[in-house]
Amino acid sequence: MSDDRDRLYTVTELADRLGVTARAIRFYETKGLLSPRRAGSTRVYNYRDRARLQLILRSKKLGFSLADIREYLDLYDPAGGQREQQQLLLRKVRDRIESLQQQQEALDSTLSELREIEASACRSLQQRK
Amino acid sequence: MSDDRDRLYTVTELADRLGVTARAIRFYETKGLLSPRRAGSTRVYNYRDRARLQLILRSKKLGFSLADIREYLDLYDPAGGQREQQQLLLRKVRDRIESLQQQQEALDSTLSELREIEASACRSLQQRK
DNA sequence: AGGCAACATAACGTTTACGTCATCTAATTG
DNA sequence: CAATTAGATGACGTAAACGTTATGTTGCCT
Repeated sequence: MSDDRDRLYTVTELADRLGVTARAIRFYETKGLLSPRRAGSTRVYNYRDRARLQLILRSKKLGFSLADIREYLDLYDPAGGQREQQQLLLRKVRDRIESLQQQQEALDSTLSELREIEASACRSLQQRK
Repeated sequence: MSDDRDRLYTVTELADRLGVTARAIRFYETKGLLSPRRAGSTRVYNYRDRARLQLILRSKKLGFSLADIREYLDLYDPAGGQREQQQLLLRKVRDRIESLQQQQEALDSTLSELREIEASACRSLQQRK
C-alpha cells in the first residue's frame, strides 16, 4: 500500500521534510528522543522514526519541553510485557496524568485572567475614541 | 490617607514584601524595568517603584518575558502614549491567549491519550491476574 | 585521480532569568 | 574601636534548545 512505509531518510532529508534543521534532530537524539539505525556512521531514519519525530514536533509547538516529551514517549515504548513493568507503567502514567491535570488548572486560570485583561483593554480603547 | 504612599524600601525589604529575591530586582533594573532613586549608592524604592514591580511580577506570572514587559512599560513615560500602550497590551495579550489556547488543546489531547493508556494498562493487569 | 557534496563529531556561542560566590564599602552596634 | 550587618558591583554558573563554526571522513561523479 503506502510505499511511504518503506522509505528511508538521511538526517537532512528528514529535516527538510519536517521543516527543522538536521542539527535539531541530532540534538533530540542526544537527548534520547530518537535512536535511528546507522549505516556505518550515517543515521538512517525509517517510517517509525519519522512518525516519532512528528509527534515530538507537534508536542513542542504546543509548549512541552523536550524533557516532558521524553517522559511521555517513554510511556509509549516497549514498556516490557512483564507484570512489574506494567505496574510501573501504570504508576507513571497516573503520576503524569495528575501533573498534567494540575497544569491544566493553572492554564485555565491564567487564561481567564488574560481574557479579563483583554476585555478591559478593549473597553478602554473603545471608550477613549 | 494611605501612609503607605510615603514608605520607602531597600531592595531586600521590597524583595521580601513581594516575594522575590533582591538579586531579581537588581536584575530587572539592569534590564531597564526599574530605576529607583539612590541614597549614596543604596537603592531607595518608593510607592511607585513598588507598584511597578508588582506589575512586572504579575505580568511574569502570566507568561510574558521581561522584554515584553519592558516594551509595555516604556510606553508609559511620555504623558500621552496611553493609547499606544493599550493597543500594545491588547496585541500581546491576544497573542498570549492564542498560544495558551493551543497549549490547552494539546494538553487535553495528551490527557485523553494517557487515560487510554491507563485504561489499557489496567485491563492488562486485571486479566493476567 | 581529484574534488565536491553530504555526513559525522567536537566544541564553543546564544538567549532568558536569575543564582551564587567573591570583594568592597558604608553604617550601625556592643 | 572592632565587629556585624546591609547594600553594591562584578563575574562566573545554570538550564534549555539549539545555531554556528571547525575539522574530519566518505561516497560518488567525471
